[in-house]
Amino acid sequence: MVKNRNFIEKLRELGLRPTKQRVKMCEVLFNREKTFHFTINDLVKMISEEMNEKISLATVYNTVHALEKKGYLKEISINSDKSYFDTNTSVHHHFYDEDTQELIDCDGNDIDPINIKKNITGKKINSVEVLVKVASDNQNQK
Amino acid sequence: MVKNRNFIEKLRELGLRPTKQRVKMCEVLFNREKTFHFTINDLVKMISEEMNEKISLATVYNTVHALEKKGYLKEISINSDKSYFDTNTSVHHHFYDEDTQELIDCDGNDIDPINIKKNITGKKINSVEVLVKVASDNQNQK
DNA sequence: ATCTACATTATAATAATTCTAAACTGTTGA
DNA sequence: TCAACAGTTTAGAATTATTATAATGTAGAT
Repeated sequence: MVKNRNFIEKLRELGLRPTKQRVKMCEVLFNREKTFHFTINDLVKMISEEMNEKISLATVYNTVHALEKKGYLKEISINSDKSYFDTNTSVHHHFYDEDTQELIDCDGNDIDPINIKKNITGKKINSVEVLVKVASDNQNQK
Repeated sequence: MVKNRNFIEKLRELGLRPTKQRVKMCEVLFNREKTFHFTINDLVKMISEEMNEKISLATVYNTVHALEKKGYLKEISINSDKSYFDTNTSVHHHFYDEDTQELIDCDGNDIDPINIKKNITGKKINSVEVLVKVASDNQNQK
């Protein structure tokens, strides 16, 4: 209950009207110990279950993109066939398990800072992301 | 002409029957000074123009995937909305210009080797790729 | 030249995402 | 408190990228 109130405030601050769908989405996304990765479909399922009623796909897309634009979610590109999002918006890298299609966060100690020596005139660096693809040891590479 | 012959041999070595569509695709992809990046749609257009006749989308998809599986093309994930391929199959990283949606190769000197300190038991690393997103200096981040 | 297996093609099917237009609901202010 | 407006939600249609299908075509062996 108190948590709902927090999300209502948060959404207001972001200029997003706190509808029940958005508040529920925030609970599902941010009301947890650890950050996590999800696809839009994952999220629709989770919210529908928590609310005991359907939520429109379009609403989930809209709100996810709104939260992404505000910096509360980050999109992660792995394959072109699915979009993954991450509630951990800090700069960090990922392992991707090609066997299980699971994303795993790297923390700061897993990979040394990346040193970019090239710079493109007139452009500034927005992000630097490392993706490490792993697979079972006794299996051919993709 | 001589070049065609080369591609015919190459395709045979790969176990791919050298049809005229595949030979033309190889010319378009590999018969050039520098490696380059393309989407499936780019490629369909390029081949259709070079051949002065249509080529089926399905054929392009099939052959691109065949060449990818054989290691002559590499897929690059940037956004989920498009698949980019690269004729440069060596290990290298990319800049992505968010303004122009252009991909730019990094060569070995642009980024120091990435040191991965984490390892996941029973899994081996298949690839380590860095994507540096850049955008115009006087513009908000995506 | 003929045959056969593999390729190509147009088209249909699927999947992810975005659009649309009508119905609904926070919020503001009288 | 409540009417009114602007922003939201929704179902379903539209769009886009990709894959599947099944009929036709063709490379390569005999």
